Parts: sequence; structure tokens; C-alpha cells
Amino acid sequence: MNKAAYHHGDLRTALLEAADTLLAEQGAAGLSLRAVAKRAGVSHTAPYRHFRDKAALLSALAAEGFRLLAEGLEAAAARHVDDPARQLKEAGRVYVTTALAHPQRARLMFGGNVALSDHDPVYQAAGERAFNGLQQIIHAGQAAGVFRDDPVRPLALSLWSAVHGLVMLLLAEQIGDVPAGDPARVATMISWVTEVTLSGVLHRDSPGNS
Amino acid sequence: MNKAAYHHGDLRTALLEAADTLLAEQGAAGLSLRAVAKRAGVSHTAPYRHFRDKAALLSALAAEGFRLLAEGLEAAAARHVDDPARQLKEAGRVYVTTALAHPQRARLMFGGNVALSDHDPVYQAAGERAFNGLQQIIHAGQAAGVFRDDPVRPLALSLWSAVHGLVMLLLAEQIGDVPAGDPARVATMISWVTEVTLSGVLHRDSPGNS
DNA sequence: ACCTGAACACCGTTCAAGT
DNA sequence: ACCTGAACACCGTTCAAGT
Repeated sequence: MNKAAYHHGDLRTALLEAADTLLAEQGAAGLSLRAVAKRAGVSHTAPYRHFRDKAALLSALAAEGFRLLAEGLEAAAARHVDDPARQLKEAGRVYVTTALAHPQRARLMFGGNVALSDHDPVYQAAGERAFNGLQQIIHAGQAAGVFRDDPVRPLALSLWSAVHGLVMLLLAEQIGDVPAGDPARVATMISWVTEVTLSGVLHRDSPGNS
Repeated sequence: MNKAAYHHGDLRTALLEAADTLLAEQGAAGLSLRAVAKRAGVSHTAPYRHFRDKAALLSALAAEGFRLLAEGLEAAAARHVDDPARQLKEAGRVYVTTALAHPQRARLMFGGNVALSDHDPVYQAAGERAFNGLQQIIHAGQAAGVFRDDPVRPLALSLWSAVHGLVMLLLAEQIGDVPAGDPARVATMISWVTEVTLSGVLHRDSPGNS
């Protein structure tokens, strides 16, 4: 753990850790590559050995976030395999709480401000994996007769949009009476959105929803 | 329209126009106050006569975006007063298309990266106005027996989240097969999301949706 | 009131150079 | 291979000064 060892072969990790700390403190806008290098105890040009430019470092940070999110979603789905509706609700809950646990990272991941679409295959991979998982749950729910027998893609996109939208509204503090910090109120909103999206808005003669 | 007149009393507007152009071209990250000043034909310190700092300029830009969006939503709602479901679908369409028509401005408005929450009352006002309008539509729909008789706020939040989430996913180019530029595919997705959110995902014995 | 130019403390990135 | 220090062209912001 001495300086020489720390900066020997593991500088990339050290830079990512430093960047993650600074990101959480000040957001992506206030994060400077020079500050990251300084925090890692290295000259301000050293990062260029490991990242093509600043965007590449932020990109790596976002990629890690997508990986963690995908894992959390899969774990949530694995917990209630025989109850598709519950799987969706739990996955939605994990999606929102994971993002809000690291708001600056989530803004980085979802804000679309970094050149994340720079063909870094990690995003595509994580996104596709998550979306495929979602579609599989829906398919299972249809096979079990719990979900409507509509085409899967519209259903999946709607669920994803609803949960993603809630995250973004909370992150941007655009929901009037919620200062984005109250976990209980956030939990309530998650329930609202997932349950309404599952049940729909239109009037129905035979409710039958939990 | 000579230089002297242009920079006389209307520099604020000129700066906002220059900033809007640069924003559309390069995004908020690549927008420099000095470039805005240069484009407006003025020294790089002149903007400080009209905006406290760079964030204030961006904030004004976002505020204008919220105002335009709120107007569009109200116009859409006014077009189909006697058909609440149609009002919601049309408002959703306007929400998505307006944002995608000026993607960089939308990222600025919704990304949560600018200090928009700096108590600029315009955001709160525009947001509340839009949300209240949404709740009124739902209320009318319930009175007409078209919508479920559930509490209004969860229904409103769910619709808002779904449409907002679709916008953000498209803006971040996080939807696998849509390069965010194809209007026909975007229109399809809007229909999917609004209709599924209205009808729900769960199986229902008596469909009855349009 | 409104604008300017110099100045300050930062940036990201490049490049020759050191080990 | 990996890191450094100087250098370049930018930033946002402040401030004394001009009209």
C-alpha cells in the first residue's frame, strides 16, 4: 500500500475510485481530470496513460454503474421467480433506489450528456440484458395468464419508461413536493407507478388486482 | 438593426438567442459564455450585466423551454376537451415531440445538471401548472366514468413518469434499436406507452379499450 | 447604465523528456 | 511501459476603467 506499489499497475483503478468520489461530491460538471489525478497522487497527465480523454474516464464510471444496476435487477428478478407481477415491482423498486443511492452517477448514466454512445459496448450490453430480462418476465407472466396477451415489446417499453421516468423526475427534483431525499415518500411513489402501470388507468369492470 | 441599436437594451435577448443556437449545436457542456458573447458581438464580460453567471443564462434558457412546453401541453389538452383519454394521449405526444425537437434544450431542462433548482420560480410554476392540468384531465375522466376511480395523484404521476421516461430514454439513446431520429418509430413508441399506461399490463376479462 | 481590457486561477490536451 | 513538467489554447469570473 505504499505509494510506489499503489501507483504500480493499479493506477487505473485508483483513478476510477478518485473520480467516483469526486463525482459523488460535485457532479460530473464539477469534476476535473486534474483534480482526479491530484487525488490519486499523480501528475495531471498520468490519466492519459489509461484513458483516451476525460470522456473516456466518465464513460468507464457510467459503465460500472450500468453493470451494478443490471446485477441488482437480475438479483431482484431471481428472488420471486414464480410471481411475475412481484418480479416487476421489485425490479422497479431496485431500479429507482439504486439510481437514487448514487444520484450523480445516475445523472451521468442517464443524462445523455457524456458521449456514452461512443460505441462503448458496455452500455448496449447492459441495456439489452436488462431489457431482455424484462421481456422474459412479461412473457412468463403471459404464459401464466397473469399478464395481458399483448405484444411484449410495448408492454416492456411502457414499464421501463414509467420507472425510468420516475427516477429522472426525482433526480431532477421536478416533482413538486418531494425533496428527493425522503425514502418513505419515494417508496410510496414507486408503488404508485408500478401498480398503476400494471393495472392501467382506464376503468375496468372486474378489478382483480392486488 | 445596426450594431449600436442591436446592443442597446436588447443585449439580453441577443445573448439568449446566441446561447440557444450554440446550445443546439454543441450541447450545454460545450457552450461557453465567452463564445455566447462573441456570437452576440460583445465583449466576454458583457453578459455579466444581464446574468449573474453562466448558470443563470442556462437557467433562463431552460425556463423558456418549460414555458413553451407548458403552452404546448395546454393547447393539446384544449383540443379534445370532451375526450379525456384522447387529451392524455395528445398531451403525451406533444411532450415527447417537443422535447425531441430540441434535444439539447431538453437535456438541459431535464438532465438535472444545471442548478435549475436555484429557486427560479419559473420551473416550479411550469411544472405545477402542467401537473395540475394533468390532474384536472384525470378528474374529468373519472367524472365521465372513463377512468378508474382511484386517487388522482398516483394516476397522474404514473402517466407523467411514463411519458417523461420515454423522452429521457430516447434522448439518451438508450433504446436499443431506435437511433432517436426516426419520427415514425418514435410516434409508434409514444402510442405504445400512452396506450399501455392507460390500459394497464395485467390481464383483464373485459378489455373495452379503444 | 452599459461595456471594455487586463488579470487571475483554473481547465483539457499535447509533447518532449526522463526512468 | 509509465510518469513528469512545460506549454498551448482555452475557460469563468473579477475589477478598475472608460463613455
